[in-house]
Parts: sequence; C-alpha cells; structure tokens
Amino acid sequence: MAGARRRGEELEDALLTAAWAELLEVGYPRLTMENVAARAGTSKPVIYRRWPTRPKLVIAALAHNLPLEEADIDTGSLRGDLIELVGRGIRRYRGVPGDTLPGLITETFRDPEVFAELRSRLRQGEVVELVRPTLTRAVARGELLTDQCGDRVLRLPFDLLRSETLVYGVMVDDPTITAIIDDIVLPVIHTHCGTPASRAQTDIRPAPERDSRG
Amino acid sequence: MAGARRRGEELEDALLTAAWAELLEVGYPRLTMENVAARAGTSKPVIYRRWPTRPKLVIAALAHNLPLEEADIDTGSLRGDLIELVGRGIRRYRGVPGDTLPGLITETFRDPEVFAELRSRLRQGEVVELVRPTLTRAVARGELLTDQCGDRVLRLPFDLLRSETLVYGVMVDDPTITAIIDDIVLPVIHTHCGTPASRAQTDIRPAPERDSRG
DNA sequence: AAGAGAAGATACGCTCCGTTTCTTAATTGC
DNA sequence: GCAATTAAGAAACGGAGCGTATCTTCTCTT
Repeated sequence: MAGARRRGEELEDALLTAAWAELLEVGYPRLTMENVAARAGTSKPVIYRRWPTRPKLVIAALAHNLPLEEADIDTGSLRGDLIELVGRGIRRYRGVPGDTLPGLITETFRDPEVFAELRSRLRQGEVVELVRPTLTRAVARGELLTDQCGDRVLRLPFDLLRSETLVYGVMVDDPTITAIIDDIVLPVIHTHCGTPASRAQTDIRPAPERDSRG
Repeated sequence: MAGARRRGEELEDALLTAAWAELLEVGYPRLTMENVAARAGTSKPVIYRRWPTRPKLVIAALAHNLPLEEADIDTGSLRGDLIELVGRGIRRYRGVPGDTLPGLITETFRDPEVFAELRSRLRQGEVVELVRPTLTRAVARGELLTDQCGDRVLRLPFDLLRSETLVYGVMVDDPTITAIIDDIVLPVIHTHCGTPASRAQTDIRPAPERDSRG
C-alpha cells in the first residue's frame, strides 16, 4: 500500500519488536513466522533473510528486548548484594511468559549451536559471573573469610531461581528471593567461605520458610 | 500381512514400548505418531483411539517404563540416605535422553491438564516426599535436632538435580550427586535442623568442589 | 539515469498432527 | 456354530506451520 518501504535497522527493529510482542501475547509455542511478519507489516522472506530459523529469531528478540544489566552492585552487605543480584536477574525476565524459556530450550535442543547460544545468553542474563566479586567484596568487609568456593556454590542462587521459573513456570516475587537467599544461599556460602563467629548469629536466619508455590 | 491381529493389553504394551523405543532413539522432538505406529506394526488411528495427543502418549510411555521406586531407604546415616535417595531419583531417568523432559514440559504448556499430570509425575519420580522421613530418621539417630524445615529445603536436592538434567541436559553421575549432597544439601539441612556440635566437624565437608559440567 | 540489491507479495513443497473412511479380523452373545 | 458388535489396520485427507522459490517493485547507490 504505502510506498514507504523500510530498510536496514528500522526494519530489523520492527521485526524484533513484533517478535517480542508476539512472544508476550501468544507465547512461544504459538509464535509463528507468518504472524510475526504480519505484525511487522511485512512478509516471511524478510525475516528469513535475517534469521534462518524460528529459535534464532526469538533469541534475537530476547537479546533486543532484554538488555544486559550493569554490574554495579554494592549495598553494603553480602546479603543485600545477593538479594539485589538475584532480583536483577529475575526482573530482567519480568514480562516474559513462563513458558517462553523452556520452549526455547526445547526447540533449540535440535540445533546444538543455537542451544549453546541460548545457554550462554541465559548465563549472561543471570550474571552468574558477578557472584564471585560479590563474595570478594564480602571478604573485604570482613563478612567472609575467603571467596574460594566451587562453581556450584556460585551458580546456586540462579539454579534455584530456575527451578521456580523454568520448571514450575512461576514468576518469582521479592519474598521468595529473600527466602532463597536467607534459607539456602547464605548458609551454603557461610559453610564454604567461613564466617567470623560473632556475625554468624545475625546473618544466618533459619526462619520459618515461606513458599510461594501452591 | 499376518492374520494375527493384536488387541487390548497386548496391543497397548506394544504401542507404549514402541513409543519408548522411539523416544530413546530419536528423542522427543522427532518422535512422530506415524513412526511409533509403524514401529509397533500398526497405524495411527490405533494410537489415537487410546491417547488423544502426542504428549499424552509420551507421558503414558514414561509411566509404563519408569516404575515408581519403593521407599525403603536406611543406610545408617543421613548422608548415605540422601545420596541413595537422590541416586534413585536420577537412576530412574537413566536412558531418558536429556531433551525428553524439557520437550514434554514445553509441549504440554499448551495443555494445562497434561502439564499438571507431568509435573505431578515428576514429583513422584523424585520422591520428594521421602526427604522428610529421611530427616526424621536422622533425628532418631541423633544426627539432627529436628526435622522441621521448609518445603524449599526438602525440595533442594531435586531442584539442584533438575538444574543439571533439565536445564543443562547433562546426565548426573555419582560424584556429582555426592558433591551436591556434601557441598549444598547437608550444610543447608544442618543450618535449619541443627547439628550436635561434636558431629558437625565430620559431617560437613566443604571440600574443593568438583564440577561435572564443561 | 541506470543498475544493484533488498522489500514485499504470493505460492509452493514438505512434515506432521489429528481425523475420517472403509475394509477386515477378532470377540461376544445367542 | 453363526450373526452382530467391536476394534484393528490401511489409506487418504485437511490444516497448520516451517522454510524456500519466484517475481515484481521500490530505494539506494554511483
């Protein structure tokens, strides 16, 4: 109709925005290339000239709409830093339907390359590489004796987050984050990284645990 | 060809066995109703007369080929019990390709009823309801002060297991199980359920952690 | 002004789901 | 033992959706 024919970045933005909107509206399993094209006011070949498959389009849409957080956290305490860190990780995905990520993971299992890309993006999104610096700062504050601990300990907060979001398809709220940090993560960190005895009492609180799931 | 036409349970077994074999051989995303029928030496309508959708067929195949474990664990120590418990949970899925369960989860997100069924089956498979009795036995032995702790603590071993299997698509081996129990689960349990001081030194071992993933 | 390159529309082949139709064998009831 | 019912098995179909091919038309470059 309109002679105005978009090109380059403008068109690409429109496509990724359309894909994102489609993702939020109908969810991953029902997102079709046809509908994304229609929503962007164009047609399928335009999409396929940029992204060879559906998963890759969706990954691009995720990257386009979930900018990386910056790593500037220092709340003054280990506990505060962890809560903030995990909170950022989860807030990054607010608005993403519960089935989007599992859907992507599945679909991309067919294509190892795409899967690797998604996985690394998940890891980035979860800023797991920021946990170690957090521990290092805690050591500097005198909250911990060392920041030396295994990868599994560092991954722990985000692994638990995934159990809530990916497996159960539930969006995590703030009390849940606090519970995860207080009831699970901090005890493990203190076990591995040591705790000056006098602080142990106030930092660890094995309080009656809330559970946000049914 | 052969006039021998199967019926009832014999036919159903053949179908579920075929579905299972197909699952192991080509994985969930490439399992087709056509191929399952062909492998069972029959045709699609025979399947559809029993299971209305692909996910429901696969769930039936899982149920048919993954019998529930019996709950008879007592190795004499909390640590041993937990390792055995988690080991059984994971051994139950040995032979199940890494993409099967995420695939199912995705596909069944469309159908809440099927999803609920799968989820409850996962929970059964993970015998999470056996963790509390394990703690109770530990209290009886004098290893713990109490068995009172929140659901999230009870779920912890299996949530971590899922991070390895579902998210990363990796099969968990015995050293990994041991590491999960020693480095994460036991510290948390001891934090929440107390530890007689004299035993704390021998039970908790924040050893250099192994990591089975790349 | 001319040509390259990409946009956009349309249609196609393919796969696979779930259904329909029809024939034929097995089971049940008399 | 024989009809009547039920279900097996074969084949084909409609529909959705992916990814591709073809062709026209616009826009940008030179």
